[in-house]
Amino acid sequence: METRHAVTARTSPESARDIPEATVARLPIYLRALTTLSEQGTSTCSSEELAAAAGVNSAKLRKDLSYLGSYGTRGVGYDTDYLRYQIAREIGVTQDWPVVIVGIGNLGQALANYSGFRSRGFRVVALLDADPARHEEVVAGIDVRPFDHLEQIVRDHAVAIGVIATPALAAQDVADRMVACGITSILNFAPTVLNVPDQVDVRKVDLSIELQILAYHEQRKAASA
Amino acid sequence: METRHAVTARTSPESARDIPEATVARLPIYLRALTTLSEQGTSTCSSEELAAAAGVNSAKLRKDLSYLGSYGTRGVGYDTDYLRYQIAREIGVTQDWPVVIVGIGNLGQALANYSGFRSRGFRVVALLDADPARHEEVVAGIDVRPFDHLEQIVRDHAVAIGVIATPALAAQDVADRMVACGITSILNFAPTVLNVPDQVDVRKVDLSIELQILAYHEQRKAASA
DNA sequence: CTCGGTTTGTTCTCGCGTTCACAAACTCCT
DNA sequence: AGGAGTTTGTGAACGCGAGAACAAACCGAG
Repeated sequence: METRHAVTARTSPESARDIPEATVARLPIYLRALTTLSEQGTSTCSSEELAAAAGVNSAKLRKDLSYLGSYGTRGVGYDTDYLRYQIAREIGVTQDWPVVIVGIGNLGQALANYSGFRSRGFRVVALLDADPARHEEVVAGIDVRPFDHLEQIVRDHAVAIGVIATPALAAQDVADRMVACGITSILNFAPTVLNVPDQVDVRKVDLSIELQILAYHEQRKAASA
Repeated sequence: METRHAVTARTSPESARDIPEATVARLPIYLRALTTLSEQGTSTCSSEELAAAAGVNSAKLRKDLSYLGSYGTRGVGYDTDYLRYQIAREIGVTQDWPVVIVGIGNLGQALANYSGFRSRGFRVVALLDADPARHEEVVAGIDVRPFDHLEQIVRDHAVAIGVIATPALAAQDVADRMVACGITSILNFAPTVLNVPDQVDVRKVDLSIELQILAYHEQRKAASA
């Protein structure tokens, strides 16, 4: 949880209970667990059940949900679909978020094809790449377009979220251009530290860092054996 | 250095201090920043410089490094290459870790092709997929093999780390088989909660969860504007 | 050798997040 | 209606991590 959202004092009009960052990070997990339960025909679930499905402690789950309001019934539990809707609304995925993906290498293609986006409130409105050789291609039913089109696309579709799947060297440039176009949230897959203004949120997904963390623990296991 | 303890000289010769999880998660970032600095010809760097390159607070950086030992020189800073080696050794990436990737869809292919693995101490020794139609393919110079070969491959290459890039429905089965074969660290890209024994480490990378977290903050921004 | 300037390593404090434990609230059965 | 059995929501305790601040240690000049 290295995101530093807490610093930017985002004054909210009213009733803006500010939900702890750690809780926000878990809400999508609960959302997914609820969807699974619902598909299995479970119309009501207890905090124990839901916590088990989400892989967390039930006390933590209840405290997390308490930040949203009182959507449960004591002695009974939670209505699966009702709670699911409330969480989705709180996260903001009841509406559709247009997303731009920049960098159509292997990872960018994987992202473009990932069906989990569309089904969860995100719509890929454009794929951009700097390499002219790729502008002929169609990936996941979407034309790959020149990076220069970014500004127009952001304006036309009111894009607020950008995904960077370029090599590390290009990432900072892409981020700068995104910020200049008015994008305020960036999901960065490039293995580099991005420098952006405070009001822009950046989340980083780094494959090799995750593996290195596993390697550390693996080494400890081997050493103690 | 500090309290003259007569008792605690019992710990194992090197790296027995347990490093906080939050610090472990940042060590790979420092490692990458040091590599970048080194490539730029910087032979010595202060905690300020390194912290800036890694995108963290300098006090936090110094505290993190202090868990590893005293590898800096007061009044001077850190020797870039020396510190880099020490961190790499602590993480365990001075040795090579064999890795198996299961599920050769778009994401699996992207992972197989990701050069950042090999350059950081990881070697993909096998690509596995349950679909027989894929067993003809060669991805990133590696034959795609049947999932049944898992046990033999794990034994032959002493694999400890497995990567799951399958659909959500298959993930738990794959994890079970991995655990049964002796794999003790799993990197899971499937959008599902894995159930594994305590001694097995699991790290989860979930693309749509990251986007949902961004969406939440984006919604807050829009509401307060 | 000494002194001023610099940077590390560490101590201390504070705030956040996790977990426990329990009162409040609901259902169902008699 | 009342009591037994559940389950939620939350107050309180606790541990961990972040950041500020500072003493210790090092370099170089004179």
